[in-house]
Parts: sequence; C-alpha cells; structure tokens
Amino acid sequence: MFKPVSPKLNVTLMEEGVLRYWKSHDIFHKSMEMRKGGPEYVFYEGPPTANGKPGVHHVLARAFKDIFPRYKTMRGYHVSRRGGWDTHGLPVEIEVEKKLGFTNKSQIEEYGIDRFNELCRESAFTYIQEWERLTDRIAFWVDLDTAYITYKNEYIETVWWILKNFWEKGLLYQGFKVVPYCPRCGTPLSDHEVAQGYRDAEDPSVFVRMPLVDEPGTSLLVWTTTPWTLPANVAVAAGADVDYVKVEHELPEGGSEHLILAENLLEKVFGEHHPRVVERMKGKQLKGKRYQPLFTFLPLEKPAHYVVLGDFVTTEDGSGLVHIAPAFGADDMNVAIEFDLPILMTVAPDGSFLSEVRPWAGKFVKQADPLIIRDLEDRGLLLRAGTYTHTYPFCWRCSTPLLYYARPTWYIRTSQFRDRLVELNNKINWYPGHIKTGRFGNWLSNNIDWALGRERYWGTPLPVWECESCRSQDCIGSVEELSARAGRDLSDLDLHRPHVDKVRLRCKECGGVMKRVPELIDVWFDSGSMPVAQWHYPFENLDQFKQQFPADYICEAVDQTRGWFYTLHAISTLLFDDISFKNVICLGLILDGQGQKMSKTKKNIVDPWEVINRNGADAMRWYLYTASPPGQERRFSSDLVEEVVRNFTLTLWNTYSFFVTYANLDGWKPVSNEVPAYNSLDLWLRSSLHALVRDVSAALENYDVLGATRPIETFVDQLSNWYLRRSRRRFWKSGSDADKQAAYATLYEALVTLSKLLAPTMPFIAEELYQNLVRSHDPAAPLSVHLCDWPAADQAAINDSLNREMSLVMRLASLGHAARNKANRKVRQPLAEAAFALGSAEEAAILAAYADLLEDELNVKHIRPLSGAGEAAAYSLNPLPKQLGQKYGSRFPAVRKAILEFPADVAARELLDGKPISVEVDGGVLEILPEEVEVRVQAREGFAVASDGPYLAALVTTLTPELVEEGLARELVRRIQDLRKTAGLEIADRIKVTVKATPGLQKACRSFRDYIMAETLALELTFGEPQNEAAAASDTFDGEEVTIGLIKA
RNA sequence: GGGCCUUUAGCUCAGUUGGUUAGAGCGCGCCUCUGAUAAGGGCGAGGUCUCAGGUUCGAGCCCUGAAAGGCCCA
Repeated sequence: MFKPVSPKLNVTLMEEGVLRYWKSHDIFHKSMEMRKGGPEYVFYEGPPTANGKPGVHHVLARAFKDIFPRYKTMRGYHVSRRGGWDTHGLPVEIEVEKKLGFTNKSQIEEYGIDRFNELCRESAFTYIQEWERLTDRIAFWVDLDTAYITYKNEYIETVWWILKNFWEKGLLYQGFKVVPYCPRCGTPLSDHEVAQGYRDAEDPSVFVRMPLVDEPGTSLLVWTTTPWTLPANVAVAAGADVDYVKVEHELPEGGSEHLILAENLLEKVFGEHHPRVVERMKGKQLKGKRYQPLFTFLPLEKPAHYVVLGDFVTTEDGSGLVHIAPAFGADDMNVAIEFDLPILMTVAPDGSFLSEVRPWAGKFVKQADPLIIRDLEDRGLLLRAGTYTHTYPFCWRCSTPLLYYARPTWYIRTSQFRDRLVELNNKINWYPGHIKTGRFGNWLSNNIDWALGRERYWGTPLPVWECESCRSQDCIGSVEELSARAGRDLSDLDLHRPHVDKVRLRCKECGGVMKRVPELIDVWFDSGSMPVAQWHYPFENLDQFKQQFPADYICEAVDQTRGWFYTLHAISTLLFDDISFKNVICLGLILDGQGQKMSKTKKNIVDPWEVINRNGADAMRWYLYTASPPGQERRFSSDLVEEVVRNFTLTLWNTYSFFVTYANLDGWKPVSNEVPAYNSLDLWLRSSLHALVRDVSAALENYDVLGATRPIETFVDQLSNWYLRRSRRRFWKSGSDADKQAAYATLYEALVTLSKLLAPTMPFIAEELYQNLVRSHDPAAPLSVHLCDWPAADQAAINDSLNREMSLVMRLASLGHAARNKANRKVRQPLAEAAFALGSAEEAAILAAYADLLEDELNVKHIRPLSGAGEAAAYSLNPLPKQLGQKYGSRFPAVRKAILEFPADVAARELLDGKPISVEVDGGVLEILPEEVEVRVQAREGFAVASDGPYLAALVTTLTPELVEEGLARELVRRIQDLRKTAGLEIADRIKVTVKATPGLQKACRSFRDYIMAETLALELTFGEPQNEAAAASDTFDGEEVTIGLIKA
C-alpha cells in the first residue's frame, strides 16, 4: 500500500514534514558523506552580512545557489558547501552608531574603540537566527555549522598573508584618493550620504587661456566651474577622438590670438559668429603639448602642465579641454596615476587655502573664487567668466558644499594586472554571457588601482607598521612574524583595533619605534580572500584548500560584479595568477509587483515568510527559476507565486494523488522484471519523459536554469491533461489485464522520474513523492531522493516521430472540439462521424492509428479522413514562404504568384498524393514539391467544420434516435456521479440506484442499462420512486425530467 | 556623462539560422468536460511587437539612430 494521498494539498504542512524527516535522518550530511571519494564539485558561498534581515533577494540568490550542489551530488560528486559570514565593515558600524546615538567618529574614539568593536562583533550576528531559520526553511543546503567568519583571527591572519604577498611584489602603495568631503565636519562622506544632499547650485563658469610653450600666441581654452582648483592644476585632458579646432580670435584691445577648443563647442562658447577656424586636429594630436602653468605656488616633483588624454572628456559643456587638478577630482586623480603626474595639495582639511597659496592663504576656497577670477583677468588669462547652474552635492548634516578632496590612502596596484585580469576572465563561464565582456569585462579593462584603506574601526587592520623616526615601513604577514618582531608571544592577541595598534615593533633600518598605520582595509578584501582565508591557508588545511580551489560555481546578484565577483577575481589573479571560479550565474535584481526596486523607504519590501507560509518554499523557488532568465530583473509578488501552486504544483500533486488512489484500490505494486505491454499513449509518454530527462540534464550541465525547469512544466501539463485524461478508463476498469499494468507502470515511472528531476529545484515535493512512491515499497532504496542517483535518459525510449504524431493528434482533437462548439453539440452527445482533412498521406495513416483515441476524446462513433472526391468543396493553396523563400530568394514573389494562379483542385490532388506540380515562372518551368505548399480545403455543406492551416475537422451532426438515447444515458450517468459525490461515497463504493424518469429518458435508461450501471458502479438499477433513506436529486434536461435516488450497496 | 540590460495583449512572459495569420499562462465574457484536479477543453474580446530610418522578395528578429525604464559607474 502507498500512503493514501488527498487531492487537497496543504503545502506548508507537507514541507514542514519533509524538513523534520531530513533533520531526523540527517539527510544533508549523509548526502555529503555518501559521495566522499567521488570527484569534488566546489561551490563558494558569497558571505552575507547577518546584521540585517534576509529578504526576497536573498531567497533568490540562495535558491539559485542550491540547485547545482544538489544536482551534482546526485551525479556522484562530493559537494561540501561551507557557509560563511561577512562580519566587518561600515554597515555594522553604522548600526552600532545608531544604537549609541553617535553622529561622528570622534564620539567613537571617546567611547573607546575597544568597547565599540565589541558591540560590532555582537551586532554582526544580530539576525543570525533569522538567517538560519530562512536558509533552513527554503532548503538551501549549506553547511552553517562550519561556516567561516571573517572576524576570526585565523581569517584575518590569512588576509594579512595575502597582503604581505602583495607587499613583497610591490603592489601595495600609499597614494591619494579623492573622496566627497565636508570641510566643516572634517570628514569624508559615504556615497549614501552624498546621495542625500544633491541640490541645484550656481557656480562660476570660467574660460581660461593656457598659453602653449612651443607655439607663442596660441592657448588652450580650458573651462572650469571651480576656479579654486586652478592653483592645483597639473594637466589638461583632451578626448582622443574628439575633433578640435584652432581659431583666430580677435582681441578687444586689437590684434588676435589663436585658441584651441572642441569643434562641437565653438558656437556654445563664441555664439553664431564664431572666429575663423585655421586648423583642425584630433585630440590625440594634442597629446603632450606643454603649456605655461597658471600658478606656481607649489614645487613640482614630476613633469606637469601638458596635454593628456582622458575618456571622460565630453563636448557637452565647456571647451572640450578639461582642467586636471588631481587632488580635487576622481577622474583627475586617475589621470594623475595613469600619467604619473604630480599631485598638488593646495587646500587644508578645513577647506581653506594653505599658506603656500600666498594671495589667498587661509581663505575658504569658495570665497576665493572671485579673487582668483580677478587675478586671472588681470594677467590676461581669462577669456570669459559667468555663472553655471548644475546639481552639486552638499553635506546632508550642515549644508556646506562638499569638496572633492584627496586624502592619503593605501592602494593595491591592480592596474598593473589589467591585461591579465581580462585574459583570465576569458576562462570564466558567465551567465548571462553579456556580463563577461560587458559590465564585468569593461570594468576590468578600465581597471584602476584598488583603494584599499579605510579610516574606520571595525575591520581587518592593515598590517603595515611605520617607523616614527625614519618613516620606513614593514608589512607583517602572520601572527608568528608579529610576535618575532615584537619580541613577545602574541598568539592570543585579538588582531582587531585597538589591540593590534598597541603592538610596537623595532625598526630594522634605524632601530626606531614602529607603529601600525591607522587604516583598516576595505571590507570587500575580506570576502574576496575567502577561497584562501576560509581555510586559514597557508597556516593549515593545505589539502582542503587545494581540493577546494577554484570554485566550480558561484552565484550572486548583478550588484556583485564590482563587489565580490571582482574582489575574488582580482585577489586570485594577483596572488595565484589563476581564476577562482569557473562558472558564475549573475542574477538580476528583484523588483516589486509594479516593477519598482524594493526599498525600505518605499515600504514595498515583500517579506519572504509571508510567501513561504502561504505557498511554500518549493513554489517560491520554482517561481524564481521559471519567471524569467536569471540575469534579468524580475518582478515579484506573492500572487505570482500562488499561480505556480495552482498551475504546476497542484497539477503534479493531483496526478500523483490519482495514481496512489487507484494503485491502492488495485493493490498495484511496482515490479521491475517484466516489460509492460505499452500502448501508443504509453510509448508517447515515455518518449517525452526520456527526452525530458535528456534535456533537463543537458540544461543543468550548462547552468541553464530556465531550460532545466520550464520543460518540466510542459511535461507535467501533458502528463496530466493529455496522458492521464486519455488513460483514466484504463485505471477504472476492473480486473488486472496487461493494458492496465502498462498504464500503471508508465505513470509510476513518470512520477518517480519527475521526483528526481525536481529534486534540485523543488526539493520538498520531490522528497514527498519519492518517499511514498519508492520508499514505501522498497526499504532498500536510498533514504531520500537527495541521496539518489540522477536518472539516465533511455535513448531507446525516445522516439521523435511519436512526439510529432501525438502533437498532430492533439491538434486534431482540438479542432474536433472547436467544430462541436460551432455546431453547438456538447461532448456528452455522441455523434456519428468526424472526418478530417490532412496535409499528407502520411498524416492520414497517423489518423487511422489514433482513431480510437480520437473517437473517445471527441465522443464520435467513427473517425475517418475527409474524402477528396465528394466532400471537399474547394481547395486553396498556400505557398509556404519559409521553404520557397529560402529556395528561390528574390524570385519568391513570382513563384508564389505562379502557384496561386495554378488550378487549385488539380494541384491539391497531386500534392496530397505526394507528387510535385510544375509551374511556369518567367518562361522557365519549376517543380514545386508537396512540402513547399500547404493545401487548404473547405468542406461541402452539411458538416460542422473547424480548420487550422491544412487541417480541417468536419462533423456529421445529424442525430439518430440511438445517438439521442445514448446522449441521454450519459446525462443520467453524469447526474448519478454527482449524487455519489455529494452523498460522500468512496470511489470504489458500490450503489443501488432508483430512477424515476419521463418516458423518453426511461427508454434510454433501459437501452443503456448495462452502460449506466458499469459507469456508476451500480449493482442494482430499478425504476420507481426513490426510497426515503436514499440520497436523492431531481433535475430537468433535454426536455426530460428525472428523480434519482441512490444508496450504498 | 559613460557602460550594460530591458521595452511584444490589462498583468507575467515565450517567440528557433529573418518567412507573410506573433503565441502561452493569469485575468475578463460565453460555452463545455469531469469520481484525480484548486483543474481541463473550445470560442471570443484584448497587439501600431516603444518610435524613426535602413538592409531584404520578406523584419518582432539584422543594422543605424532616438525615446522610456532599470542597474552600475562618474
């Protein structure tokens, strides 16, 4: 016996039961142990931060992460999937700051970094239980017991080891990074803070002459809205492919000068009557031209004041020549690094000019703007000054205009590896493919050095110590090294601030005291180090690391292209000259039902628990897999998930429930030692099933999630709504013949195979089916579907022509139904004949082979082809453009015309017979093949017809008294069955029926007495007034009246 | 401003190397089937395939440009 299955499914109850089963049998760990010794499949978990609640987007990522480890396990791979937690960084600090009511960094220092970091350590796991609960509930199998944690000393030590490696290769250096900075608050602002403070602002707009050194009388015309940055100018940037012109500009005081600017901006700068163009050139021709500096307040340590090229140069505004002050612009700084330009720092951290900038020393830079403009004017360097309105960021706290301001920081010289990063990226398999050369590839080929330093508290400290006296620096790569240098055992030292800051080393150069530099490192370096640091490599676990590097598969959302995807790739490239992941699925964002991004402020966040509690984790997962290609953003609402349950889960469930119900009634058991007597429907289903196994397997091998899921939906639909619908009678009939055995065997095979195909994607329902269908009869079978081997496609069962035949039969059935509808003949009324017109002789044979099936489906007594001679009233020809167009190209219109002018009935006869016709085109004769023309037919009067392309269904709708009687009998059966249901009888209960009917119906009832009794499982059928104790009902139909009573026999 | 993605029915999405009549599901209306079904079937309403050019015998698909939306970066 199978466990009885109700057609009603309580999804959450079922899933929770499965969860308990997995837990009590420790299935997850068994799935890993079982495959020990098998080939390794490596999955890396991109560590989430547990200081916020998990949301739908986390379910998305976790759902996609889960598929392949499960699939590969079933394929025999050993997949240890270690979890991980990202614990450092600003988000954690901000939460703690909020809790403490802090608004700036000095409060943290007053409070004590020690205590502050302890709170951060706790806060990092505020929602750990939420995460564990959700991870568990959605059946993301990841090993959280052994999860790596980025704040552990061992983890940090490996990160130090990596940094030391970079240090020794000369890749770690100190430079400047331009950040949005509030001069009043004295602090840089994060992107998030900057975004809050954009406003329209009016700034100066000045055009300045920069006279060329080697071409007297010629100046570059340069535009800026921040005159205060001009004293820090070191270069002018031009666009390589921008068209520039040299113009002859008349001076008001007489004479003329030459100015260089972008051609596109001539009119914007000078108006319609712009000066005469005397020369044209591309930006790259300007490269290297030297000009006289506007100011010389600061000494230059490197060559400066020449034209460089920058891809950020546009011709929207200004002159197309961009003034470069590396200290005050991010683009400017990148150019400075690229061209090795000096960086002139003219401004103090409070926003005032340094004393070296003599005329304006101590003045706030924005207030100095007018003075600088006047100075330039006095020296004849100003062409024009005006104002310019644009959006500009202000401090959200104090409304001071922000300055872009260079702060000293540490960099990793990743740009040195730019080409290698790109090369290695070519070895990575990206989904969707465009990320590889698009968003990620572009990012790599424009790689700039990684700004590593952070002036914060909770994170991995930069292990660089600097000598107080000689400024020499050392990088420390392990605790052991630190102990040795410090001259004491530091193995118990917490490597976080402030403890590590207290460690002083002796300078190797001068014997002075070395202190650690104040910076932490970018938290992204932590997670990017994860392939190495999770194992505390190379201090231990050398084998594990080797075995688990690189990853076969990682999966995160698209926002990680410049996050984790990049840091993983950059670190492994610099460290090992190798990739760290082979296949990656890059997910799109989740939007709400209206296509808006989910955000706390919009209050449109969908709580995953709401969805899970209502429709279950399987349905949620399935929706995420099937809704759209993985890389695409997807709308999400719980209504859409509910649709999955209704259309897919319940269809599958009810097929399963049907099977179990009848298998139990018949005492059917799975047997494997004999080949069932399959009928054509069985063969078709098995052909589809094994094609499905083949296709789903191939899709999973290719990381094609859509291809691994949508075909299953189609199959389940056909299984339920065609195979089962057409096979029901085979299960109903009493006894146990070979045909019935074949039906059971086929349906059973389909359901068991489906449970395995669904195991990676819908792990719960897969398990539920498997337990009842397999485990209940085979105690020796694996404990769980997730411990099973992946099914193999039986190539011999796959028969493509069978699939084509059946889809023709379905199409004809559909046409038959349409014809019935048009004739207003309901299906319950049997009809004498249905005739079909077909496209070829071959198709006529298919019709004959499936005549029984169609007769049953359409409730007609006889199925046959439409006779060409007497019944087809008219033919028309449809020249098929695909075939003919490809064959004849531009001659197609003429060929088509010739075919349409050919006598249609003559052509039809030949073509339907499989013979070609000859038509004359442009004086030549062409042979047109049957497969190149579709023959359409119209039936003569007297049929109810429906057609579709070459196919036509024609019904004979005239009714004989016998047909009418049979129709009535079926009506009666229908009503008795309804009554059985409402009376609450079991499917197999036998009944006694009493019928009181008007004469016509009573006569029909007598004629079809056996049929009625067989259909309704009636042991007795009597005529007369129903007894009092019986369930009874009265009804009127087709002009007849009836009262039915029934009682359980 | 740059890069990438998206735009097909009221909604969610398919749409093969370009083929003339652009599909499915949900929702809506009418009809129908049913002792597995929360379902199924048929018919209908609902489309300027975002727009404009171009290539082609033929464009939802290819090319160019534009618009709108999204993400990332400035």
